[in-house]
Formats: sequence, structure tokens, C-alpha cells
Amino acid sequence: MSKQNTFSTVYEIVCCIPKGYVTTYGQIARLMGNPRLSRVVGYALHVNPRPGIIPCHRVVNRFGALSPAFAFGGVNRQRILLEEEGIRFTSDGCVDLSRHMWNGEEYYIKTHGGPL
DNA sequence: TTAATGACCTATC
DNA sequence: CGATAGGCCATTA
Repeated sequence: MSKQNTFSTVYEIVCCIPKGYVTTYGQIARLMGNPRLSRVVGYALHVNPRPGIIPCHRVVNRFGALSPAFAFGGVNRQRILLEEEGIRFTSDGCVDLSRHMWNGEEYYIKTHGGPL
């Protein structure tokens, strides 16, 4: 209800990511209206006030690479969680964004009140 | 208060 | 087409 507004928005979008899909920081920032908020999005997930509740493991970078240090329990934890969701990983250890890239259309309609 | 950092992205050469 | 540099927002020290 003040400065947490920005963070709350990030958590809202992250919680809105459907199972078996992933999105990028830039995509989330873009949904907020400021594509440059990509860094703040990562920071919001870094603080992650509700680990285990917020599916931050479904958020990856633009290259589809996972976070260097996952704060959920183990670095391999994120990859396992995504694999359990049915996400395919490449030999590079990156997520196939072309297969699970969530554009956040649902959130866009909810915020802008209309489709793209 | 100023300065520096960060789970990033976009634009330009 | 590929690589480099900069920028933007918020938070912390």
C-alpha cells in the first residue's frame, strides 16, 4: 500500500503464472508498464517474502537460464521443480522458452482491460 | 544524503 | 550478423 506496491505487482504476476509455463523478468516488467523494471523484478524475487508460495522458480532470465543461487533449498531445486511441471531443459541447462514462454496475456487483459 | 549494487534488458557500433 | 556499452528502477549500506 505504498512502496511495496511495485513488489506486490511482481508477486501477483509470478503467482499468476500457470503450471508448466515460465516467464522472463523483462516480460513481467513489461506487463507492469515499464520494461526497464526488469532489474527491480529480480530484486523483488530476491527478497521473496513468501518462498514456497510464490512460484519464483517459474521466472527465468531472457536466455532461459535459471538463477545462479536459488534460495529455496538448492540450486538444483529449481530445475527439479520445473522438470516436475513438465518443462523441457536443453543440454545447456536452459528452459525451452519457445515451448513454455508465458506471455502473461491473462494479466495484460486484467490490467489493461483488454487483449493485446 | 550520496553512492554502489543487483535473480536484467534494450539499443547501438 | 555478432559483440559491446549503457540505462533504468528500487533497495541497502
